Amino acid sequence: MEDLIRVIVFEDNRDLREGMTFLLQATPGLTLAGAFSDCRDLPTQIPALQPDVVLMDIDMPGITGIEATPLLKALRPACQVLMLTVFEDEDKIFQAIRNGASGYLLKRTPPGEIIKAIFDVHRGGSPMTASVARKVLHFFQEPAKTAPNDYQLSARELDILKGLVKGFSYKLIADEFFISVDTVRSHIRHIYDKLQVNSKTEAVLKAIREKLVLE
Amino acid sequence: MEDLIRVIVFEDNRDLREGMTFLLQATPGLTLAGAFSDCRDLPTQIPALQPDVVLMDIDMPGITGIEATPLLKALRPACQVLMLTVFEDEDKIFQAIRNGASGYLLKRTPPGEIIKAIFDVHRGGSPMTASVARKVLHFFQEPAKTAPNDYQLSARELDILKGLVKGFSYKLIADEFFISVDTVRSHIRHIYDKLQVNSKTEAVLKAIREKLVLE
DNA sequence: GCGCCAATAGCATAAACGGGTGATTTCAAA
DNA sequence: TTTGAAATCACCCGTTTATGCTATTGGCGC
Repeated sequence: MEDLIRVIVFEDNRDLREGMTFLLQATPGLTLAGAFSDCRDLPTQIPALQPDVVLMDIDMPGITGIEATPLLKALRPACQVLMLTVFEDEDKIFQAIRNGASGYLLKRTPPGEIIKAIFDVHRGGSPMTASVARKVLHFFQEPAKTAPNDYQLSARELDILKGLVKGFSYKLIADEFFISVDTVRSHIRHIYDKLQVNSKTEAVLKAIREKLVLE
Repeated sequence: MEDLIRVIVFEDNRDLREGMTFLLQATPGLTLAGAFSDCRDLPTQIPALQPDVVLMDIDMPGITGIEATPLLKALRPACQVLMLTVFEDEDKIFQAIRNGASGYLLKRTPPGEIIKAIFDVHRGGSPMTASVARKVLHFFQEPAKTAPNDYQLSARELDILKGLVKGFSYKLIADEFFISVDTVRSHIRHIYDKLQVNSKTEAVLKAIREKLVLE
């Protein structure tokens, strides 16, 4: 019977790696399945060592931890990847998450919390350093930041634009608002002027990309 | 000089609220600015008490914590809202985040961590219970899930579709790939068949919404 | 009251588009 | 080897769009 969580460490700094292995070996409930300075032998190591949790550094020779993560998840989907790195720029955080990382800790995290995080991530949680989490949350909040309608579209023009974004023809839009097709044409001319485009498709693209209309 | 973090608690359960106030009062570095069972008097309380951090329950009589959060942030944008609730369904989590919450803890979090979270959130972090964080991360990873869109478009058809999404006319697309306009037309007919649409705009909309092309 | 502007509408013309039909070539799978 | 899907091109015909010009009406502000 095997209740131990099998952990692998990928970390190119030797001192850190050895510190981690020492820490893991000293923790009941965990077992160190391996510790390596790079991810070059991932395809053989993963099937052989069958880790439950991987502590992944980002900056390593050869393959970065961010690149290695999807490879690892492809080899062993149930394995949880916990990034453990000094980087806290949004790019790296989001890349890691998109590539399948389930947790993201900065290296300055105290040992006790790293251990706790290993259990957390294995239990289905996503431990994250608070400052990293803030960057993730900003992503959800920033839609508000997106520039509002400063093209000075009138209310009616917005109506028409919404019609275009629904994929309607001039005729359908005319029917929708009980106005003539010529009027629709007229509004659309003004919309094109204001948005600086000259086709329906461009107008629709601009409307969506700049969120001039709610989809 | 005032280095204390001013904290307000909104929590309708009296025992919990009193437990929290006791905990906060006993913690150096924090000062309890108020504790209330609902958010009805938010507009007067916030300016009067000037909190730095608010512990916010969700399920309260009158206004829910989720509804109260944007009001509070409007009154005092610098104030950090830390949700403290039993709910861990995605809807509530995302609503809270969109409305301006900066942290999200489940009530089963031990007191010591709640205290730590208050300092974290005040320092600009976003403490989150690991299981909550996992739900947030899933949001970023799920684009993969949104990919049952197999319309069997050929490579060339995808090229053409990308051209449409760039807002190009048939003629421009023809020039881009050094083929005739009639060929473009022909490809587009097939694209329309496969996507089940019948206009450029609809095709572009479908392509974007279902991420058939990378924008 | 006067002027401005959004909303409405019409007409005209040229370009772009959508749909029908059909054809040739190439390449890979059956 | 046959079959079939992709990619290429062509012609036709009617519809939709893009653009230019013009014009009336009803509100709003000054």
